[in-house]
Amino acid sequence: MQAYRKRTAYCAQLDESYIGKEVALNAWVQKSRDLGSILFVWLRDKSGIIQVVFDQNHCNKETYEEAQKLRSEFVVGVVGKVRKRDEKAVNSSLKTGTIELLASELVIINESPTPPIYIDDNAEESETLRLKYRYLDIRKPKIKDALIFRHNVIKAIREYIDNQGFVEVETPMLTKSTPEGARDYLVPSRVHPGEFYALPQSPQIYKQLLMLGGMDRYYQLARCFRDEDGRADRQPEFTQFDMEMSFVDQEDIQSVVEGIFANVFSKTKNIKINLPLPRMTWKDAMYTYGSDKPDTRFEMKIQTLNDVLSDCGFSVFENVINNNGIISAIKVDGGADLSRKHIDKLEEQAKTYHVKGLSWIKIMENGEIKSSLSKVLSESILKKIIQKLQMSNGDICFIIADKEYISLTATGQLRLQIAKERNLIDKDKYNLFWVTEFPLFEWSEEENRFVAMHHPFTSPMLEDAHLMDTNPGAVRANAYDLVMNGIEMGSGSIRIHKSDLQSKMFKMLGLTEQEANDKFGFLLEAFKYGTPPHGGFAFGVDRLVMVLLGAESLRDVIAFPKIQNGKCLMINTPSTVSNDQLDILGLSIKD
RNA sequence: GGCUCGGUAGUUCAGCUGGUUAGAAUGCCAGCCUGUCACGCUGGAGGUCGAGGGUUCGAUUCCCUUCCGAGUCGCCA
Repeated sequence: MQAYRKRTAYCAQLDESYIGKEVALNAWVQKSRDLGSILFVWLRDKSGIIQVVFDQNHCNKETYEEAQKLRSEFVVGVVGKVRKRDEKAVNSSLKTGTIELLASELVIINESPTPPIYIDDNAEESETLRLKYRYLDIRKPKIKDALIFRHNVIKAIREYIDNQGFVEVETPMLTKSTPEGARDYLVPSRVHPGEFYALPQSPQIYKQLLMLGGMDRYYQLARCFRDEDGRADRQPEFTQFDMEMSFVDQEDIQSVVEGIFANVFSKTKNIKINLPLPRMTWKDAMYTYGSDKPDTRFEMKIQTLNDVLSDCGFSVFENVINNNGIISAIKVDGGADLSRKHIDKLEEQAKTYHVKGLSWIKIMENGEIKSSLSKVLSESILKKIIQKLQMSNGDICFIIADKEYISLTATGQLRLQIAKERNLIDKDKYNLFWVTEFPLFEWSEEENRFVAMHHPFTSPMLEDAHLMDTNPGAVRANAYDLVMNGIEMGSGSIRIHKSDLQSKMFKMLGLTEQEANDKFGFLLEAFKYGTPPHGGFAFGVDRLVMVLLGAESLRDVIAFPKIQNGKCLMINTPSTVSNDQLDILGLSIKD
């Protein structure tokens, strides 16, 4: 291969100030247009695109013939002079559209077969194909720009936190499997056959031990792993910004986190965030929005109808009320135009959230009332509902009656679905706020016991501590989530720092003393040696980048993402290993 | 694990109640073309209709099984 001249400029770095200057480009062929005796080639690199002209009058015959061989995605070295385009030949869709490069030298550094995907943001290949050829997908400006944006987000995070006296400490990737929480990825030990490490779900325990170690303020951009099924916003491995502080209360931690987010918004979006961020209690979030991560970019708030329907005569509703359930409702302005078929579809969706049915009341434009409940509720009751919800002509309301959080959650999901369908969400808004006062425990029907809503190291709120034995479900935790646009960005808590309280916590979660000692003995012992009060926070970097870019999926902001079932289509993993490898580990595969 | 949707040229898709040689656009290849920029014109190649089985004279189409992917519920301290 002929030697190519090393780059002296990036393609889209060229502008009119380069006119008359000779430059060398190293880039990919985006597209070539052969007009017979003149040849236009678009070259693309990380910076963007420039048009290169091969003209027989300005380069030798060999160079021209070489240029005729160019195809999409060939890698080339081109030398030429920048010149201004004719007025008539300006391409306003290109950043470099007023200039072009008149080529004098060309070296084809590497060829390429016709690529399976087009390097074009507007191409619509299946995601399967894009992920199989991710290295080509990354050549698309949109993906490449997302990775650069991500880098800038991380830079803004570090810039802020490094100025607050925090020290970044790396914690182990090979760690210990623990009960509770997500399934672990396990790593077999060669030296200890039959024993396993686990990849960390989070550096939780290590960061608490760093506080015991007196590090006072720690942070880490931590890779975390959870062996669960994927979603658009859930990858099996992800990056978390993780921090912990000693001798602090909730507000101290929240103010550091707020500072980080303000800096990220300012540096990457040029948006000023007003601090402190708003607070909403968990209970308000559930009762107003039917979610612990409410999307507050639109209203359509939930209202309860228990008062109006307490003696309504309809046994289904009365039973729900008598069993401490909730009848929740939302009003959709102008929604009376929803078809029966459409409402049936919404009901089907609501049922996936375990409610038994979806009722509705419409007021037609002429004032006529139509309702799925007209056979079971009197007109005066219907009117009471209409009055409570402040419905006008042309509106519809939906009503769901069920157990407290089932009813609220399903209504909250319905609220989101309708907002999406009716385009009620302002995509330019960033609503960032804290959800506080989470319950410490959550009752698990499946396991017939309380489980930790956050994690088992979360401290109860002082004023609720006395309820730990008598009414655990009512104990609120010293925990807080940061929510943006209906997505949980991160969560944190003040931790338990007393050995006896931590033991009690394990016991309440159903761990025997033996199990607690096996799994967390080191921690319980550690807590005896002068543990400082401490707390912290962690947020998903991938999710933050996704929301800031308005991306639909984490796959758009991670360089090499995995698919729903944890596979990587590009390198084709997970994959089998040889029997020799298994033997060394003392493992065998069951048929 | 459940539910819903999808799999047809390199790519994105069409293909009705089953019926000649499975189409379109784009891409690709060849030729022509000195200002293109979605270049144009002429011609051409390109398909195990995801896989297996069944029904049928005949299946891309109907049925069953299975594989692959997406969304979602479960799960995700």
